[in-house]
Amino acid sequence: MDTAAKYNHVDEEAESIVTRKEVAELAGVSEATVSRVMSGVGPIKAETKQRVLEAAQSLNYHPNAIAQSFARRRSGNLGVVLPYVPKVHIFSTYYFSEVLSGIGEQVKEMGYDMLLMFRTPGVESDYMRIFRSQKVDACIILGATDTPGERAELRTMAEAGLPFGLVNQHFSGERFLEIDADHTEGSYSAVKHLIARGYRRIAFLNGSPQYSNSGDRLRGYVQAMREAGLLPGVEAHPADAEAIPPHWYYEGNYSRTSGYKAAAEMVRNRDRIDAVFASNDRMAIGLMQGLREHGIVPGRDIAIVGYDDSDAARVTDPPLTSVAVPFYEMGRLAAEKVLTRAAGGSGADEQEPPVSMKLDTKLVIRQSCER
Amino acid sequence: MDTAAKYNHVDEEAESIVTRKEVAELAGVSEATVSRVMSGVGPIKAETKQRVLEAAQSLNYHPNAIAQSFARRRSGNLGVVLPYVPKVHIFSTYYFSEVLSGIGEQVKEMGYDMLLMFRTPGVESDYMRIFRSQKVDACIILGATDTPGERAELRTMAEAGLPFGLVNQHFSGERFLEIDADHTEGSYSAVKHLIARGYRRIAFLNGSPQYSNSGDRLRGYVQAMREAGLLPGVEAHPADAEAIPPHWYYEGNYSRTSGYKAAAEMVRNRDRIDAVFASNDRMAIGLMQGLREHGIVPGRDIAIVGYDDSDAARVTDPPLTSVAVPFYEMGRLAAEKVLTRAAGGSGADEQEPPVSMKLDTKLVIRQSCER
DNA sequence: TTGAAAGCGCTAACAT
DNA sequence: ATGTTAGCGCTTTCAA
Repeated sequence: MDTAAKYNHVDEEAESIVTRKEVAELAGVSEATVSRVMSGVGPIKAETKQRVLEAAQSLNYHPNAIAQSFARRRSGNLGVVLPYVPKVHIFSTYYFSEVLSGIGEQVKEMGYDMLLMFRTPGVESDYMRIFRSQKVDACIILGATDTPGERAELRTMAEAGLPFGLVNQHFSGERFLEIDADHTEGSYSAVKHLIARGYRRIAFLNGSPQYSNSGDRLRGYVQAMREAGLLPGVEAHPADAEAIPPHWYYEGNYSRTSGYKAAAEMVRNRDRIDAVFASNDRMAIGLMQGLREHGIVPGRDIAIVGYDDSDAARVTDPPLTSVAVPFYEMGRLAAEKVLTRAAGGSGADEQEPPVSMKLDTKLVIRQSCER
Repeated sequence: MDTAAKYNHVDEEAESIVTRKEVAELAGVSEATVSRVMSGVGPIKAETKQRVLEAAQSLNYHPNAIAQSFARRRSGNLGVVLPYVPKVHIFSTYYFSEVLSGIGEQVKEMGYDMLLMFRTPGVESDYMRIFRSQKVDACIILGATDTPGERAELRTMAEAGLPFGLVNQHFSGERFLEIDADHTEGSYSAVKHLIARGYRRIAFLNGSPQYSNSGDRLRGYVQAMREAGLLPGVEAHPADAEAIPPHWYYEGNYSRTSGYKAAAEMVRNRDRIDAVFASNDRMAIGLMQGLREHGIVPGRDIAIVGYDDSDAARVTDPPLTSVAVPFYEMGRLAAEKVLTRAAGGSGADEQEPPVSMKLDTKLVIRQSCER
């Protein structure tokens, strides 16, 4: 207490300007020594260390992290880039919130903080600036879309050897670090399940095509349907929407509303549909609501399978059969990989090419297609 | 292109070390001028500005944000402190995700980034370090609990005049900046609604008592019940759980599982309960599941009201009557207030005391208590 | 084991 | 309108 007394003036005017210098004076050592003690670097005599620690404590000294970052040229932050859409509650979507939780877990584990950055979709050259700004040591990009502009930006970053990773999005032909799930297999198993349950006239409600996983799901659907001989023109189209009769193909944007709207279209083809595979639970839920309003009871009159296995799938009526995706683990893994990469060789030299991963999905059977 | 040619060596070895100096040389001005142009400060001749901008562009120069933060003593980050619980998917809880979305909106609006920091509940002196580290200009604390330790820490911060705010948590007797909702009123209206629907034997499933809003809800419940003459011992206990007969009072921790478990206890008092008010939707949903497994059909055999009006409330069977809380707006407001405060007078001087707010909730009626 | 000193890249007086 | 220069608080050689 009285040791700190001579620094009264400091106490008065903010408490926050306790600098290393004062600690050094109080402990009777040089600033460099304080530095060493605080960051546990280099050899220090135990007694000295003790003295410095006490001085620091009594002055309530905390190193300035910004200055540290500056000197070390390392921020201690993992950047997470999110698409910014005004008024859309992005954290409230199952996919983002799970991935973020996983990232959060890993980040904490590795002693980083997490810097969330919102990019305005469509505005170019945003990614590079994130790294240039040095506010982050590495970053994870969520909600990336495959447009020429984004692809070019990402390629530039990859060429510069910057440690970034993508979650749940694949850019074919590029060697980006990607943590994805096997959505083709996931969709395939969902549709197979419907077929095994005796459904034949299976419609597909897909999400926005600019996400690679929409294409993946399309492939899974087409493959399962073809194998069962339920789709005409076996080899005509490799796997695009053209391969599917229009009364079986619907497209939303992964929102509940878009599922709700799709219901209105589907009722027009009511007699040609006995089951629907929806590309995510939100759309499936909107669809169920819409169908019900048209007097079609999900689970009884029509089978539904969703995708994501979000919390909501458990509480719908009937509970929704859905495909579980390990989003949490994907986020965790992405953070781990990208931070490890950042900690390793900086610069573009001697980096092994990033090794992407594709995790397994799992069909979770509930009551929505068990008539 | 050829203007940049002489900096070939830079291009090769990382692209990221383009510094202001090089821009200055290329543009034939001083470094200070580059600085002025880049940060739009001070008077600049249009032609000079143009030249600098071109040079910067051709070299692909981006200011180092860390160095800027360091020199300006201002990070441009809003810190958001979250409780860290291993394996709990914190972003996936409605409350956190909505508040974060609101913060994200405002942060983007005001040109800040959002730094997420996980604190380990129970570890002291974490809050102060956040400010001391200078990584953030202000911060918002989520999931704070009213323990002596936390209270003391927060008080220290408040005394130091640090710009922080709390969301959805009230510390009585303190003058913290708090953005809260009127949970007493919310609960009161929920229980009133049950009473108006003819229910008399109304149980209360509350959440963890360390959150002020649990106490708020308790008060609302007791008030409504007393006004209707449904609770014995009118003035005995001001408003604690003791005031409620044990067969009407249950306590969970806001998780679905805890609601599920409460169901098992409730069935033992089956004949003394015809309605339940649950302190959040998750518990309400777990409760509904649990009751159903005991052959008690929610909405038909027993009325249920939830709280939060999360997305899940819309899709349960039956759809859950619930109390809507403007979490998004609360987050947005908290961010606005705290950042405004940070931008204003720094230091503890001449600050008006923070002005807290309590927003209104709104009962959303669905089918879970409309027998 | 410790101290002295040179940066890190930028901002912000102060000078011109 | 622009240049000069002294920091910002810390890390990190290099010496001692």
